[in-house]
Amino acid sequence: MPELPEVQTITNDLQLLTGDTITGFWTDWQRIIKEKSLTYFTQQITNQKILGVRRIGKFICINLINNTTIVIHLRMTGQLLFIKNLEFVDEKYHKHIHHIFYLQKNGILAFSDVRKFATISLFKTDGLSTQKSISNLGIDALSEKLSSEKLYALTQKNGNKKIKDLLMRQDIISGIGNIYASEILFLAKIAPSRLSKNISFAEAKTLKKSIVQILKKAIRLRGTSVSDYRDSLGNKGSFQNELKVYKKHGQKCQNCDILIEKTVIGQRSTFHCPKCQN
DNA sequence: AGTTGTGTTGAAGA
DNA sequence: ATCTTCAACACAAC
Repeated sequence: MPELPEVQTITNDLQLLTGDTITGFWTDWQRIIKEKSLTYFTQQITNQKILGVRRIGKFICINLINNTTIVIHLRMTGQLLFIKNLEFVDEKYHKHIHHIFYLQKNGILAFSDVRKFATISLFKTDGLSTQKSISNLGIDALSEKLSSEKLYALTQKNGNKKIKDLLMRQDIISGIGNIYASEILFLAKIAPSRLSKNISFAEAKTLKKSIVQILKKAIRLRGTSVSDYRDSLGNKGSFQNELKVYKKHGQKCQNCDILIEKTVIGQRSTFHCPKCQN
């Protein structure tokens, strides 16, 4: 599932869009376009040069020359795939391509989305930071400004939330989702059900280190392909080989041989070692 | 064949 | 306000 490392990997891949021009847009499911009509969206982006691509939280932002920015959220199953020539793609392998960006230099950027949860918005670039979906985001999980002190302050401010819930709340810290939340807490040796207010400063310091260590390693390994996630060339990441607890319930903890447990926190599956994590 | 689990987010309900 | 539950959607696995 695209969380910060996956979205960062895709954003890096999409850097070759810089300087290219969008020549058209096709969709068979126009509900993906939020706020604006398909006609307006297509009109606004067609024949516009791409100035750059960047990540904000789990959003991919494609900045166009006419002061508009395409803001994409892949949700769970969205994929952005460079395809040289659609004619040569076997349809049965791409039956979930519902949207296509046509490009002057780079061929086709196909948007596949099995569950159709992904979203595309179009905002004025100079007003981007005031858009609710962007302005509501908390500090980026990899921001230099997310110090141990800041993280500790966040745990105290949101004291009644379980620490795993806090990590996944995009309006508190942006970028972390269900997979990395479990992995980060395992590395930090903190139980996911702990209330945030009971996290000590020393633990916040460890937690901050674990966030950076896990997310940076996952970026280095180009993400976690546990189901649908692929990069923009259709390749899997390899962090799934590094997972210590996610979906490892019933298996022995790599540190202590106790079995990994699966619980539910905030309606989401959660994995932890009951001995190593306190 | 019907049910469940899957993860992200916003909206609805309490 | 704050918390919980659900809906969006498709599909694999049971």
